[in-house]
Amino acid sequence: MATIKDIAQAAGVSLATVSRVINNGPKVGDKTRARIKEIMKEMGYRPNANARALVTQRNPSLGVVLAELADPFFATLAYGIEKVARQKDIQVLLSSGSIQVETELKAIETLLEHRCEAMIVHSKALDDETLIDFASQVPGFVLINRYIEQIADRCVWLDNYSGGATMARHLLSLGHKKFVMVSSHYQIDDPSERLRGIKDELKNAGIELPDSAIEYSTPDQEGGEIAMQNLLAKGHDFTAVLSYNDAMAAGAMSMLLDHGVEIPQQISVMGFDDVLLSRYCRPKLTTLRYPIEMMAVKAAEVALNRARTNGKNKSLEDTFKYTPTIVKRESVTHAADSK
Amino acid sequence: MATIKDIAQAAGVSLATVSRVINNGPKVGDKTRARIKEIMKEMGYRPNANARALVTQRNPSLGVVLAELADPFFATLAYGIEKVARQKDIQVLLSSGSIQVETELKAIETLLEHRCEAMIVHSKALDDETLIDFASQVPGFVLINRYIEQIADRCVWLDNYSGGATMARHLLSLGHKKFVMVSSHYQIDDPSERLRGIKDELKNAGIELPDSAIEYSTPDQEGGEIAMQNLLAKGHDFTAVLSYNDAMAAGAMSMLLDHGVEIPQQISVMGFDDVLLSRYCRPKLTTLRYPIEMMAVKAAEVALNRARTNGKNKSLEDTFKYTPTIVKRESVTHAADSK
DNA sequence: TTGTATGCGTTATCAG
DNA sequence: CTGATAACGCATACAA
Repeated sequence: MATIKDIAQAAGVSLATVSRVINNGPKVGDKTRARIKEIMKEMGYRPNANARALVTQRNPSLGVVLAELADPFFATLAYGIEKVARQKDIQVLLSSGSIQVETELKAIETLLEHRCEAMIVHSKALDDETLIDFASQVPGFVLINRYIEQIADRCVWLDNYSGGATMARHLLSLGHKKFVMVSSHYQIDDPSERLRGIKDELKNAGIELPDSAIEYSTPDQEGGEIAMQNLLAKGHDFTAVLSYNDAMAAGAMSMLLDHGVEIPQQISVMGFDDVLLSRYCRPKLTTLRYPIEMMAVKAAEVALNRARTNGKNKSLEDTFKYTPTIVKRESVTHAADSK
Repeated sequence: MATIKDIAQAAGVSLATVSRVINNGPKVGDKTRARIKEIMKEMGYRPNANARALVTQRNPSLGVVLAELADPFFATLAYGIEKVARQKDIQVLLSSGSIQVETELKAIETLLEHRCEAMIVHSKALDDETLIDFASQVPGFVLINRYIEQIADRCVWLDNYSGGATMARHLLSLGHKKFVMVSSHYQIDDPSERLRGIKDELKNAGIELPDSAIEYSTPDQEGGEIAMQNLLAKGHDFTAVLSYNDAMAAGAMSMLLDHGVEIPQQISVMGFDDVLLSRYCRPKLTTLRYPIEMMAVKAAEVALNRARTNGKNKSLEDTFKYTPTIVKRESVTHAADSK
């Protein structure tokens, strides 16, 4: 592949001159510039990004660490990030961490080796200390879906507690009094925060959500089915189902429908996330909107901006907390008379 | 960030020696090696991937160009690719082409600037010639979901024609005789190939699929709804709906259900792709399995292998054609008596 | 306006 | 077993 040297030779000028026209440098004669550009086309010249990164001491790339690309949730996240990167002419380096300590660590370290000037990482497995350490190493380091107080200005996150409370409040306002919940068995913050919000809100209304009314499983459709099956098997009496996310809600609905239950006439089901699926399934899911794409865009902007300003120039905002809001569709309605 | 030089200094050895222990070079004393490793830990040394790529003249990375990450189809594609890359310790550079000439071109060129040794591109906008030219420039260049005869050994693709024929054959075998189709209005090969397969197969059975029985729209749920609405408005008489993909099928089903049609008792609906959605929607979609993940894995393996062998070592297989197969679920059954 | 020289962090080719 | 030293492709301070 042609190098800057080849071009210089062919044009009968020095390396410096060619380099200047490549970077739109100011001090080059018009005719020289035109001629060199011509030659570059002819020879199919392409600047070597690695060499450039080496000499300029900065790699204008955005590293991204996600949990699981196959999950629509993360796909949307990646989509939002890639969109702003593309628009700013920044290449994205993508890795998957799959919520395992070694994998997440490995992914971040590889990104570090590439000297990405900005990074967005979704980490549930790594501890605060480790993350804080990474953050101190790269100015453009941003966490998504996680809040760590010491680096609050690099966290773009959702208030899961408030989300849980909102779910509970909505159902209470419709007269529901008997609840069950299908939740994720992963030991990460999100499920427990949502649950905490739910329990607190119910308690305010004088209602207890006993542990026996909560079934944990994998946070996907199948997990939702299994969890609901267990709940049904235990013979619980309830008029509303709180689900950790939309996928589990869809699974739970499937199971209920298979048992001849009418949704929402007999039982209401409420999801969380508002992914595509919530509009596809029948009945359409009433859920909480998790503004993933918006948050992804924000994370990318913050990361890139921090990278550019080397971490100085604290943005106007000091916190990037998002609050989920209710999306009313078809799966929730007034409480039926309790059985 | 500490460099190899700093390590050498701290250890009181030469650059060469440090470089050797980094690359597990053979000729280094055990104690020296241990000591250097120790120091590297202490100083938090990380090799600079850019410098390495520059001097070794190869960047062990996999560039990927997709159409639209937010689409579960492409998310799955990305997932499969990233999985094998991670397993082989290869960093993925991801871009989105959004089916536009300039964007796809830009994405590929940026990857070229990074000197990725392997590339997987999904391109519908670029013409054969352009793609063939790129392929000639990088040995690890592979196309996915596209077939170009001159570079057949770099194409991992689905036989859409056969898929269309299979759909038609299945429905015919269940006694259906009156069809409509909801298809994508994008001017790319896939829809037209599927349609060609369908028409040919129907023709064999003496059935014509008139243009008026085909509605084109965006290949998503909303497009499916619109297309079906138009078909309904035109007063077509049919017992089976052929859909370009699952999303449109789901939309079409929505619309039919809203009109009080029973699926599949009155009308059968058949999708294509077998994405997650086909299992979530109700009734569950009978569809054609598009082995995206398997194909993505294959593409990654071929690309990486070609890169490693510099395009020599033609693999045992000379073609990477995949054939979609039927997945029977709930949305298709025997033809009802025609109205 | 253009050219020369130096160095970015590594690997690799030589000698020792 | 270890150490100089020359690239790799490019940007840039300094000369001319």
